[in-house]
Formats: sequence, structure tokens, C-alpha cells
Amino acid sequence: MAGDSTTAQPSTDGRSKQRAKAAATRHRLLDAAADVVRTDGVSGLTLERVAEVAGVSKGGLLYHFASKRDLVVGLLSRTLTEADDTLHSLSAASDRPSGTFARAYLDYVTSGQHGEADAAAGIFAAAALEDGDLTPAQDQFARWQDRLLTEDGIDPTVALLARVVGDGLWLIDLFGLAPPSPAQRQRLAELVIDLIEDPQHSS
Amino acid sequence: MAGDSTTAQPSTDGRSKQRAKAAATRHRLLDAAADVVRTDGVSGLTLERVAEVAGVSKGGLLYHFASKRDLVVGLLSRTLTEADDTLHSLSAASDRPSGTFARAYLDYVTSGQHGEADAAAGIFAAAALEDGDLTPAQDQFARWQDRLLTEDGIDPTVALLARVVGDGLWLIDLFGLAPPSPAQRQRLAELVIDLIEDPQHSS
DNA sequence: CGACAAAAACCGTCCAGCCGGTACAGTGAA
DNA sequence: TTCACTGTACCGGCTGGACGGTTTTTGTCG
Repeated sequence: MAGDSTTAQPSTDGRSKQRAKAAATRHRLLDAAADVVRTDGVSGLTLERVAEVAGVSKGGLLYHFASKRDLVVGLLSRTLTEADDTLHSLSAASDRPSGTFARAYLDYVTSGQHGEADAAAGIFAAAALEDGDLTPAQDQFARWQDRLLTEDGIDPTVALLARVVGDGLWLIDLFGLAPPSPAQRQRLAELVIDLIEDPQHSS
Repeated sequence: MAGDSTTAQPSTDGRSKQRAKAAATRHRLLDAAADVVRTDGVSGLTLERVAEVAGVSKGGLLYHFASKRDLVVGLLSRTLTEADDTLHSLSAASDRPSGTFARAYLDYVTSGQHGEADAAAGIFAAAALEDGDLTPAQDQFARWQDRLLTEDGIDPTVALLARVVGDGLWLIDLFGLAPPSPAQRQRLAELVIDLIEDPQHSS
């Protein structure tokens, strides 16, 4: 269920129009699911509500996602791969020799213009669901942490700091636990970036 | 519902023993609720299960907490006041002139021997519940942040860093998102504490 | 080119189980 | 007698999932 999306080749395959529409509906359903979690909370995540928000019948939803668990798994995996892609793009776009991934990690959260809210919704839903499976998220975060600590060319503790600060921010946002203002986030990110730049952050 | 607990005056009233037993049952129920959330997840938090774990009948549970919402509110408020007390104790125990609260905030999480898991369970339950009310938690975190940024005598950005790192750690634990090892936490805490000590953390 | 069957995509309804909450009668200790 | 429960029986709403039907798209054959 992972590698089928957005292959919009107009040639060679007559079935593409149908498939494309179906894929679009799938995306709408996942968008709707994230939307419902964000607005109504995780307890408001019912199949009927998601179908309604997506403009699809409940039967139509169940055609694409055979169960509620399937829906949440789909949401989680999509947001995870999107975040991973964004992170690698941001990291690759830098010309710095080291610390690019740590900077990307901070940028991703502090800019607040990527789908981190969706990622939070997916994780939250998977965690709260009866038989939710969080292992894909846990594995992804383990990979990110591994890359930060071993391949980013900076002090591992500083790298860990970047990760914990980044995760702390979007998790704080998830629960609305006195989220810092944009200006505060900015200064915070700059502080951490200064530490990334400076190899001697000794006391 | 707040100020009635643990007034164990042995004198003057024969009913005190009764009251003490009731308070103990209340505590057991809240412990059980936190326990259920930790083990079975938030979807496993049913009145029947909590009563069973606490060794109380469902009727007995409802005698103390008139609704599920009441139970979660009780759990949240208890864990919040406990955390607040611990934080202030830790802060007061220090003889440093500044940064005591920021250090306490880090200690609280990195030591891992206070009830942060319970606090996480309470917040998680309140967030996931249908009509859960997270405002007590949000207010508490706002007070902590205010104290950190304005009354701790250190650079506000460093204070915010301590808060975000602290919150990041227990929130990462809540979801098990590649939690750092104790040694890593220790080094991380030391890094932040170094920044607290050093008024010149410029680049 | 046009009919046509089959598959894909989707609709709407029904059912069964779970869970929160109620009601109430009893019990043992203080 | 009151407090602090126990225990059971029950109700009603909500929700996941099943299922049978319907529309739209597409490959195929004459």
C-alpha cells in the first residue's frame, strides 16, 4: 500500500483515470481523518465523520480502508514518509558541511508550515486507538535519531538536543501546553543552531 | 474536589478513620486509572477495568467519581499538583542564586523517579477523552513557563530551552518515540545546565 | 463504432457489541 | 444512623463493520 501513489503517467495505461481518482479519494480520506483529529480530537475520529468530511459515504470509506485501524495506519505512514521526505530535502538543500540534518529538524518544526500537525494527528490517533500500532513511528524516529547522532558530523549531544527540542515543540503544540510564541521559537532555534555551529560549546 | 485530601487529624472526630479510608480508596482508584492508561492505553480506560484494578466495585468507583470525566479530572489535577510540589521542593532545595527552577525542571524529568509517567497518563487521558478538559494542564504549564522565563534569573531563551527539553523528554517517553538512554539524557541535561550556569552563551 | 459485460468505485442501511451511567437493595464498620 | 461501599441488573446510545445494491469506467468483441 505504499508505493502506488501519484504515478500520473498519462500514457501506456488506460486504467490511469480510474486509479487516479481512487488515489485522490484516498488522499481526501486521509486529509479528512487528520482534520477530524485536529478539530474534534481523537475521540471524534469515527468512520462516519471522516467519510462525511471527505464527502464520501461510509461504505466508500470502507472500500478504501477496510477497517479503522487501516485508516489510521494509512494516515500515520503517509505523514511519516512526507516528514521524512521534507527532512531530507531540507537537509540536502544546505551547502553546509555538517549539521544539516539537525538544522533541518529544527526548521521543520519552527517554520510551522509543513505537515507537522498532521503528523502529530497521526501519531496521536495511532496511540489512542484500541489496537493502534505506533511501531512505524517509533522506527522512523529511531532512524532520524540515528542519523542525527552518527552521520551529521556534529557533537552527538548537541544533535540530541536539536532532536529533543524539535520534538518537544510539536508535542507541546499537540496538547497546547503553553506553546511558545513564534518569536520565542525563533530565538530558541537560533540558540541551538549556535551550538551546532560552534564545535567548542564547553563550559 | 480539590482541598479535601489527606487531612489526617487523628483527634476529636471518630469519623476521621472512615474519611481516611475513603481518601485511600480514592487514591487507589486514581493510581489504578493511571496504571490502566499506562498498560492498556487510553482506549482501555473503562470504568469497569479501573474498578477491577483498584479492587473496588464499579458502584464503589462511581461513589467517589460520579463520571468518567470526574475520574480523569481527578487524575489530572492530582498529578499536576504533585508535579508542582516536587518542582518547588527541588527548586527550594538548591542554594544557587539563579536557575534553580530550570534545573529542577530538568532534574524532574531526567531522574525519572517522580510521577512523570502518571502525569503523562493523566494528560494523555484528558486529551483523548471525549469531553476531556486539558485547561488545568495548560494553565499549569503556562505558570511554569512564566516562572521560568521571568523569575529564574537566567536568560529567558535558555530557560525556555530547559522547559522544551524537559517536556520533550517525557512526551517522547509517553509515545516511546525512540527515547534516549539514561546516559544520553544525562549528557543532554549537563549540556543545558552548562548553558544555565554560563551567562555568556553567545556564539 | 457501438454494444456489453465485468470490474472498480462507491452508496446506504442494518446489526451486534461495548460502555457509560442509573437504580437499587444490601452490608459491615464506626 | 450514617458512611462507605458491594453487587447486580439494566438501559440506551454510539460505533465498527458487514453486506447488498448502484453507478461509473474500461477492455473486448463484433
